[in-house]
Amino acid sequence: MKKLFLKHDHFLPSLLSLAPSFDTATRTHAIDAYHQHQASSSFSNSSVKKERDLGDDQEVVLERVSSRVVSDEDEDGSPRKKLRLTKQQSSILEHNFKQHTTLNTKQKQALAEQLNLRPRQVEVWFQNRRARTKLKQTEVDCELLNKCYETLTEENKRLQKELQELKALKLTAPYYMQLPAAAGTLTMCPRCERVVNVGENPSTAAFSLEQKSQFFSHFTTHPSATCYANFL
DNA sequence: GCTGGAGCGCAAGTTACATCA
DNA sequence: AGTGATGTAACTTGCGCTCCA
Repeated sequence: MKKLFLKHDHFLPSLLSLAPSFDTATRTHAIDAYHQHQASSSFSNSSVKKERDLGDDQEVVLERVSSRVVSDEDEDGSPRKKLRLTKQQSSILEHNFKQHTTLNTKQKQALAEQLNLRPRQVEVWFQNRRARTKLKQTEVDCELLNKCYETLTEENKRLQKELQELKALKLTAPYYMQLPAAAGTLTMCPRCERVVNVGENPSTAAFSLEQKSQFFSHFTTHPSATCYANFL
């Protein structure tokens, strides 16, 4: 049992330049495995399994560090530079992605032919595109949550301050003389359970004597800043 | 009907290269 | 020219699903 470990990014050139210590059959097995890869549209786990099952008496293990190379090679055997999709290819892919974010085999094949790419490349592009979309959405969500957090923190601060004021107010009657400034605050009376957006209408900032009187009678029984708003 | 292996597609994470400031 | 940051093509790994013997 022979084990052949190949730790190269570009494993066909490695195979072709295998040390003479490996016999022809071994090299042939390894090269066959390479061609199996090339024929495969997907570099999935299954293809790895195939690599590891090449013969009865000889086991050629292609230990890939990276297999990106499989067809990323020029005819002269030198590593091909990383593919950059053209603007036209990208826009067509984008257009298709807008229509459906996943592709079935036929769609993938057709798109690959249209773009003069391998189906695997189209597949990878869609996978990466979905990942980018998800990442962007996560960033947007994160930003939104941060804003919510900031708003709630501010609201909390304001309410805490309001609470302090009310506590102080409670000690210094009469209430109607020191109405809390709670503009723009959503508050609820714990007794009558009415929610009011305090200060929604700036025109109500000024109290009439009658309003103050009403407020006073209510507030003495319901000592809450919320109830102050009920009289606006 | 249940089971295990093969095959496939996907998400998540990583690597490596191209490009740009 | 050299370099770090960024974008992205291509990859690996793990999981779930379906099909079939």
